[in-house]
Amino acid sequence: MNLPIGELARRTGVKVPTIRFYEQIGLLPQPPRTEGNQRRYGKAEVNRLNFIRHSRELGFDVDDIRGLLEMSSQPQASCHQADSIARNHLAEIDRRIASLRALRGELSRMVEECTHGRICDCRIIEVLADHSQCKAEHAH
Amino acid sequence: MNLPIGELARRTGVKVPTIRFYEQIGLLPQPPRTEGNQRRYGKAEVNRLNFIRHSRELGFDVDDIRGLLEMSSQPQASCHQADSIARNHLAEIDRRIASLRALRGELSRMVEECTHGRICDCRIIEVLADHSQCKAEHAH
DNA sequence: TACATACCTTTAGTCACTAGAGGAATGTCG
DNA sequence: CGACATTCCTCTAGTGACTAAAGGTATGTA
Repeated sequence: MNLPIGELARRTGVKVPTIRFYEQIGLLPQPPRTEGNQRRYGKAEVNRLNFIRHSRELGFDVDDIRGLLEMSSQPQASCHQADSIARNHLAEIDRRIASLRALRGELSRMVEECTHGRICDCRIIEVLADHSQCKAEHAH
Repeated sequence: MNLPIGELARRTGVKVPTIRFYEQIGLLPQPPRTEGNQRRYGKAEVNRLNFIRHSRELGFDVDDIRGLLEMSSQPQASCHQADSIARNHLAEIDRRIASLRALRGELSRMVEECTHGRICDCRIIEVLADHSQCKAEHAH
């Protein structure tokens, strides 16, 4: 359990330069180094990095993650902060899912029409342009 | 129908600087200008920009959109290019939906546990760290 | 001990915007 | 007609979250 950065990368699915980047912006602590100045990591870093990766996949941004990580170091102190971060993301995720599902339907219909359509006059552009009004309000 | 850029922005939900940016990278054509050098747009630009915005929301990148826009100018020539672009995105969208749905479940469970949990020992961090292994393979 | 491989730092590039400075045009009200 | 708020103009630089490349050093195996 004295992993070089490449091993940490392999075990977490996070690329080597990204790990160094995370250290640079303070998401990962500076690990101990070998004589020759190479980083060595332990089990804690594997967990922490897995947490970071998964959070990024969930759509949390770096500041959110920083917050969550801080909280985890003060176990029960500020649970409802974590809750509110998660809650916000839940709403956002619901919005994204709804949007993607609607658009998936559109897209698959377009593909259908396009492949089996006569004269290949698929309306992909028109469809995308038409349906765009009905969501004009929610920026993101 | 001789809209200044702000009106175009209002009608499409795309911000003014973003419109200028789209012109700069060639997604929007250079519109005619007034005596005093201000851009004036017509109905065609409203459509085109709506199409662009909606495509971006779908997750198409600028190159894809450029491709789609080119195709739309040569009506039936290369429909199966549009088809393949759309098809690729269909797969990607399915992946994203699946991922979001899984994570939504996790997140909402966490929120539940956290709000109603005793002693407020919510496991948000642990949950995020634990579940991260089972998706280590699919990057992005 | 030679050598491939993995590591190091630093700088610059990517994508799709977004913000700000400093100034000119437009349109409305008196 | 003139003052004035608002919108517009260009240009440069900054953002977030990486990713790539250059040029050089450690590590570990044959």
